Amino acid sequence: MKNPAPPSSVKPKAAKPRAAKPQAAETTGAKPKAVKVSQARKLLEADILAAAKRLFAQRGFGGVSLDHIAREVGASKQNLLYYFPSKEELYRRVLHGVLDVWLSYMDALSQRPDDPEQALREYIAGKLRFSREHPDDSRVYANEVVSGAPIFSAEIAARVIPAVQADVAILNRWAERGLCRPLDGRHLMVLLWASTQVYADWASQISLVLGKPALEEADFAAAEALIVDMVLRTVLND
Amino acid sequence: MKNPAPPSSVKPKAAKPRAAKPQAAETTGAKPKAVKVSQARKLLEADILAAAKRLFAQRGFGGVSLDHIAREVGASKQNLLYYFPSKEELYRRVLHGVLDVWLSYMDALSQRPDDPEQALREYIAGKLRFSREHPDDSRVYANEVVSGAPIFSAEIAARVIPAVQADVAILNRWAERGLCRPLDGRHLMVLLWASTQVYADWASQISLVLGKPALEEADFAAAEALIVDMVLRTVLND
DNA sequence: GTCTATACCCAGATAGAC
DNA sequence: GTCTATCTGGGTATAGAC
Repeated sequence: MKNPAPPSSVKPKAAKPRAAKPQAAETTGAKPKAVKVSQARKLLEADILAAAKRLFAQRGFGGVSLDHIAREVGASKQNLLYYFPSKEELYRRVLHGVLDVWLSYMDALSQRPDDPEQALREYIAGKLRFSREHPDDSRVYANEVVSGAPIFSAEIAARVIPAVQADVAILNRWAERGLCRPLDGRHLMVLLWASTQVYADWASQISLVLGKPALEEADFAAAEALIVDMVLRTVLND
Repeated sequence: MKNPAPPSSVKPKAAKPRAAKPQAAETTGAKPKAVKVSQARKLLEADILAAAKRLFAQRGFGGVSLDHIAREVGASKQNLLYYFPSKEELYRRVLHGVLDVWLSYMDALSQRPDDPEQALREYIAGKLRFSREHPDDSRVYANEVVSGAPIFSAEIAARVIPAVQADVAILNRWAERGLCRPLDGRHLMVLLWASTQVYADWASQISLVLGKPALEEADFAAAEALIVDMVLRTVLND
């Protein structure tokens, strides 16, 4: 009952003809055919990755079938397996992209190594922007981590942990220089993640609490005000 | 590759004979047979629910098979379907139990309606205890919420939301009475959940950050100190 | 009440026609 | 590069023996 599983009688096959291929795009270049093909391939690949991300975010790795993803982009699962050698490989590709986005929102501290207040303000604002603009990325990542990162622990250890440790080092240096109170930077980082990503990962429950169908910009603004207030009160010197 | 999936050659079938049935327990009572049977049934049911909780926590609804659960308790999946009419019904039962536990750790605010500081201290301590003592419950709940609560939204709306709203009302009353600063209680509740449950749901990543194989009591103590400090600084009057 | 056998379907993946 | 057909295994669920 969880999977609505299409009736399998009528097939809404050609419903979504996906992005119209740039067939008559250019016929004057040196290698027009190869270029066109490779462009089309990249378009479909991107479509597949986007659909897969959305579905993995919602149901996790085990809850999604290749057929499900394929139908979303108007292709067959066999076609999908032509572009990606296996389901797990597709999942890895999705996760890799998610991590790229995730990390790109996490560099605020290192950007302002001499201004704790501004750095923390921007870090929190950035992470909340990530939750608002890329909720599916956040959820894919959350799903993987809650499961104990069975597939991606190596890449997390290689890419995320160093980034976090760099941020922790910055916090510790601030404390040493007297720019902020001494505190355990590792737990502060955990708190920053948790309090910002929850607005993506738990959006369904937060909207229930707020009594509205979906989170709005004002809700993110209120969250930002509260989190910034708390963190600055705690981190900065009196 | 995600599911280690047993070799399916050798069958470790009778490996776990599960809890020894109290067969020679008592033969003098009025209805000894019925009592024995019903006890055995409850034991196995509890075993199944416990194993299901552990696996659902790790892999989500779609990532677990009945066979997987059955093998964990040394039974056949057919036998399992004798106790529970379907996989979804089993999942519902697990979620129902999880919610019981979850809510039982959330009543600190209403217990001390006149003492914000102590109430918040106990609320945070209680939620962190929940994360430490029942990480699988927390993860099952997290999995369901991240997925948008496709199966359990009704029960969440009926049981969780009222509890949260009661807590928000308490916060608002404190503000009205001048016992604490005025702030948006709904976002404060979100922050309290997020910052405490992350120590269960994201345990795998936090241990990587802390550089140890698993979280220890001292880590929870450090988290509690930080969260309490932040919340009290923000909520209480100067 | 529990196990064996099995129905039935859908999963991921491959082969080969076009 | 996409399609049809198909393989194999595992999934949930049921029927019937014991």
